[in-house]
Amino acid sequence: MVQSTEERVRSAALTLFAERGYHGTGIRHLADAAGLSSASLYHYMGTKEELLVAIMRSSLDGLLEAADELSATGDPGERLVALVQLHVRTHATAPEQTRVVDDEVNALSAEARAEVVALRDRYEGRWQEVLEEGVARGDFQVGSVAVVRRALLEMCSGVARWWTPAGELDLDALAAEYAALALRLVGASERHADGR
Amino acid sequence: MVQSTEERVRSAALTLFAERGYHGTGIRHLADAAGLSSASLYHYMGTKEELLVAIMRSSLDGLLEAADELSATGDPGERLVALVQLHVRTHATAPEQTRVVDDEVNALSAEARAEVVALRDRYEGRWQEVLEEGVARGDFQVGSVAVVRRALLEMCSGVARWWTPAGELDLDALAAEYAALALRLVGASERHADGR
Amino acid sequence: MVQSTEERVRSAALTLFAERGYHGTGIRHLADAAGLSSASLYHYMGTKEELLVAIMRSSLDGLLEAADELSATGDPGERLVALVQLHVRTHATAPEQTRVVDDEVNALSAEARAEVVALRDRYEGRWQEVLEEGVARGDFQVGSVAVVRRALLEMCSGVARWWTPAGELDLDALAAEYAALALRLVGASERHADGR
Amino acid sequence: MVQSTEERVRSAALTLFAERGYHGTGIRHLADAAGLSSASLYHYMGTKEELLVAIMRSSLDGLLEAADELSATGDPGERLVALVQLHVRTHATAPEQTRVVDDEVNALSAEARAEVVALRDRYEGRWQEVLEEGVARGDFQVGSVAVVRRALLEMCSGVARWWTPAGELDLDALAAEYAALALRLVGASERHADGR
DNA sequence: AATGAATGAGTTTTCATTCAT
DNA sequence: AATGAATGAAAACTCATTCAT
Repeated sequence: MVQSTEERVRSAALTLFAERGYHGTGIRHLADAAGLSSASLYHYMGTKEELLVAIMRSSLDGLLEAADELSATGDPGERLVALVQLHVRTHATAPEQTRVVDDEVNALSAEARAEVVALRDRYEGRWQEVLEEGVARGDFQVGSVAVVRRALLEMCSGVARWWTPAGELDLDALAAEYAALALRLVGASERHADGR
Repeated sequence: MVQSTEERVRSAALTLFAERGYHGTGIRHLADAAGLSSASLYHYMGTKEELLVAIMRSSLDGLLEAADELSATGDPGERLVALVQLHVRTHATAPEQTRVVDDEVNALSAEARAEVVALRDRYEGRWQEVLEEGVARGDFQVGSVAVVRRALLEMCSGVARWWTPAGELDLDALAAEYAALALRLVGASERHADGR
Repeated sequence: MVQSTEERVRSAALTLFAERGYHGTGIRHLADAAGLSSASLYHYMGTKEELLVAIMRSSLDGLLEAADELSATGDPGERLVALVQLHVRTHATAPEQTRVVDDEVNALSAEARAEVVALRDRYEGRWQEVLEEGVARGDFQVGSVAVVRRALLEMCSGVARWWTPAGELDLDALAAEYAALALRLVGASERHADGR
Repeated sequence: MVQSTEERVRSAALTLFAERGYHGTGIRHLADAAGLSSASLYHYMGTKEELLVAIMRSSLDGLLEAADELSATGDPGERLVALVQLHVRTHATAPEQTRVVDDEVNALSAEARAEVVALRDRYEGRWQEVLEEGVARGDFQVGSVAVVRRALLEMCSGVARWWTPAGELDLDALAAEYAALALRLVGASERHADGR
């Protein structure tokens, strides 16, 4: 796979931000990892913060777009399963992106944070909608939709911190397992858990 | 409440590390927040990292001690509920400590990290034991104990990121809700969910 | 004489380390003397200690190389005279280098010190060899070779602390005088003292 | 031997200044070595520099007083031997004092340096006198009295850098050896070398 | 006599960034 | 496209010293 210099910078930043955090990563780290001088780096990026924002934006954009496709069809149970599987697969296969998004929001300045948080809120809104519809139709039984939404998302995001392809579960098994857990959490029968 | 200078330093560090991250918090930030000059700060602490370790250690020690008391009595369902409530209450009422423990482990040097991770692993071991026993007795039905343990812990830790006493649920309701969710996750009946 | 920035840094360090000692010379001193900001200094050097080591290494390397050439030919008396003249001329004309080498070894960290001391020991080994051979051949009469070696070296190194071209003796006279003193010290006749 | 606190401070300073240099020794080092807090230290000393000056002064005073006694009697050869033996014995048995005097003069401020250098010059003046008298009487044959004086002093001071009681020569042998070397240096017969 | 507390100024080194080439 | 050179500001931490108790 050929990679442009800009992509090399982006992916170096991704890895380093995920490993050491935004504040723990220096411009010279980035330059070294990208095989450039620190001055050259600035040909391919704006400020360090803009680089972070770009990473977060593209990660959230991708998730949001995929979520929009999924949310179009099916009953709430099917759509919840699809959302969970999307989320879990994404966090399992792109753990660096998702960890950066999840962990470095506080490193952003106010304006940048507002933008990123807005994206994240839109994405979480999809989950909220599915849950509300499931509850409204009597498919789900939950105490508080907002609480369950948060519990679900935290639970699923966690896979970015531990899953590896070399482990006990392969990607499909992981996704199926989490879909089943999600259905239990919302008090639905498990008939949807064989998704994807 | 009278507070010694040392306590002021500790609590300033706690707040700042939680808000801005370890690497995002400078010695001057700490000094300002503690009402000291940066030189005076060093009367009350060793290095910045030692301060972080001290915070993490005391947080994990407290959790571990409490978990050890709980793990002594009851059937797996009761003990799981107790663990969940302990964890959720702790994360709800001391979100700064728990967020620092959860988020800043990577900021530690190798030796310090080893110590903190060992404590964390002992604590998570308590969860693992309860889950294994519940599965062995047929009280719980789960696909993978390790996966469910992680899912549970991530889910419960998440409350440190959003719960406030001013919100929809008070502390007792929050704890009860999460206990119920946990029992669902492990495939147990909900008869234990009225704990504490 | 055109001088690169790196050379300016090196020579500023040389002068300051010789005048005020390594620990007595701050990075700001160096920067001021080199006409740079303290941040810019780090374009041209590694750490302050590496700068010191580089100075010491190049000084000792030069001396050692010259000593190796001299040690090849002649009887012990001639070779001793040559060594003394080399040493005295070097210490007279490059007093800063030699004083830094002589005075700042203790400022080095363990590893750096080991390297520098090894070089110095090799150089002093050349003196030891000449003295031993002179004693073996009956050309020199000394109580203890090791003591005389030290006495000789200290005596000769001293010129770096007082000789100036404006003084009583010019360089040739200085070298001749010390050669004569050295021959007296080792109990040789003075027939070699007209060297160089 | 009972030691007052002030003496403990003085001797801790002596050891540390000799080992690490004046600029390389911090007040807290001193306090630790003296078994006091850094604040308490200031009960027993003025500034750090005054402590250094006191050490230098007492060392030089002692040497000067002893030299004055010796210079009173005997012919130049005898007096030179006596001076050499005094100097060598002092440098061998009190290497810390003498090294501090020899190495840390540059660490002093202008006024303090003037005082210490004046003492040192008076002491070296005794050597100069003996040498001049020896030359005048035809007992010594030297090219330049000033050069020989410096060579002699450097040579003899060197013992503070290497002699240990556990080594090849005991103190008397060392003194005798250096007396012999000195007589050779000044071109005298060796009949005086059996002194003390 | 002794020391905790305190600090302004200092230490060495790194930061993110700019700019002329 | 690429980078050496450059820097003001900041990093974590230590300095020698004072002072109230």
